Formats: sequence, C-alpha cells, structure tokens
Amino acid sequence: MPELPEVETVRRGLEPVLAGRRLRRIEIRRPDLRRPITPGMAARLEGCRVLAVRRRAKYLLIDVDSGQSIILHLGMSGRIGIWPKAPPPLERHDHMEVETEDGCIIRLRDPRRFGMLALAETAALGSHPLLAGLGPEPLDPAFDAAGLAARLDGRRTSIKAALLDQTVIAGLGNIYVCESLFRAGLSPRRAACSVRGRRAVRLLEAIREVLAEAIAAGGSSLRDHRRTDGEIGDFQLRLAVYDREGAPCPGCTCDPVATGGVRRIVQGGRSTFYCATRQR
DNA sequence: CGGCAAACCTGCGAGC
DNA sequence: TGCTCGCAGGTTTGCC
Repeated sequence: MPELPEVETVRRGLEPVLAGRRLRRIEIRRPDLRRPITPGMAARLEGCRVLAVRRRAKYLLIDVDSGQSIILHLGMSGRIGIWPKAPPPLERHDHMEVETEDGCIIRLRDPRRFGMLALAETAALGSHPLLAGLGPEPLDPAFDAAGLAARLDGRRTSIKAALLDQTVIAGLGNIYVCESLFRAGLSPRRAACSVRGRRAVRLLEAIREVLAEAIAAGGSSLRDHRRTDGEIGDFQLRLAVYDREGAPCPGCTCDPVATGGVRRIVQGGRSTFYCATRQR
C-alpha cells in the first residue's frame, strides 16, 4: 500500500497525538511481521515520552526520550488507526496497540504482515540495516537533477526498475513511479543511464509534483490505505495511468481508440502502466 | 555487481 | 452460491 505520500499522510496524523506525549501502555499482539518485532520492545517503550515523529523514505521514525526510536514500515497492507477515545473492538489483524498518557489509542493493522517494526538507538539510525542503504529523499531541496542523473549513471536496467530501487532514490513505489514517468514523458523501458541532462530535470520535476500533489490529497487509497482518522486519501482519483489499462490518458493527444489507451506491461514481475504515444 | 524470480502473507474481485 | 485463479501499494534472498 504505502509509498512516500501515504506514509507522510500517516506521519501527519500521528504527530499531533504523539509528539510530547508519554506512552502509557504498549501491547504487541502478534510479533511475527515480515521481520519479527524487536523482543522486549513494549517494555522498553512504556513510560517514554515521544520527542518527534519523522519519516525517512517509506519508514516512520518515532523518537522517544530514552534515546531510542521506533522504526515502522507498513509493508503492503499496513494501516495506522487513531481513536482519541472509545476505540472499536480489536480486530484479527490488529498487531499492536498503543495508549498515550491522555488515553488516545493507536493501532497498527496489517493483514499481510509485510510490515516491519523495530527499536533502535536514535543516534545510530543512519547505520541501521533497514535505513543505511536508502537513496536520497526526492523532496530534499539539496537533491537535484544532476544528483539524480549521477545515481542513474551506468545503470543498464530500465528507468522503471531503477526508480523502484530504494537505494537509487527513496520512497517511490509502483504507483508514483508510473505516474512520474508519465508526467515526464519518459518510457518505462528506457535505459536508466539514458536519463540525464534535460530528461533528468523533467523527471525530478515530475516526481516532486506528483509526490506533493499526492501528499496534499492524503495519498492514494486503492484498497488498504487510510488516513489515521479512517478516511480514504483522494489521489487515486487523479492517477493518469496507474491501474488504468485501456483508459484514455488525461491530457494526452493520442487517440485512445487507435492506440488502445493506457498500456500495461510487466517489468521485474510488477505491472507498469504507460502511454506509448507520450512516453518516449 | 546486475537482473530476475521466488518468497513472505492475506484478501478481494473476476471468471467459471 | 461457491470455487479457483490471479493479482495487489514492498522488501529480501538466492540463484544465475
């Protein structure tokens, strides 16, 4: 489910209820996520005060005043729910429940259990195995088109596969790679190393536009993603190509009857959606 | 190192 | 109605 905009949406929901609050109670109901939850995590966190709720790539980072940080990845189907009071009954896939000092209930639900939940020293987060290899944040102003081109240089794989590689650029997933390539007018099959100069400028601009718009819309809710208040995001209504095989591509001059509209191919075992006319 | 497939899980929609 | 199949927003591992 969650790519950068969905995780950022969740972060913005968590921050006001967590930042500055003590964690009164933490219950791990099921420790066997994609990676087993750090043993003893609940006991080490109870009574701690939250200092900050941050995001790195698709990871949420929750710093507490014991010098440790929670690292949370939502996998494919992970969802965070927040109830200021009177939460509904626990459900089958609610794997963790947190209660803050003011009685607010926060739950992690993840049916597929592809998520990850770990505890690590805040000062050493940069070298943590889950985070160490991550590429730059696309929205970081210090990252520019020349930097993107440098990271694509020498890569013979497709630009689609390269953008999905979290060590090249962090936070993009299948939806936003497809949408960014569409906006940039670049074929998903193009060699990654051929994206430099003006093409790299166009691509980074497209990535930033798509991400910013998606964050503003609260992310894309194709099936699992929810804001922390349970409402869906809205960006799926504005997707140009993702999951729109055969549909006419918005703003495109190609004739959908003649071209068949948005095409779907499989790259690296995952669906890619694109417009063969506009994307070169 | 690069690239690809498989594995990890459950749920849902399509098709029969 | 009920079954099977394919597919899903991610990451890691293992094999060529």
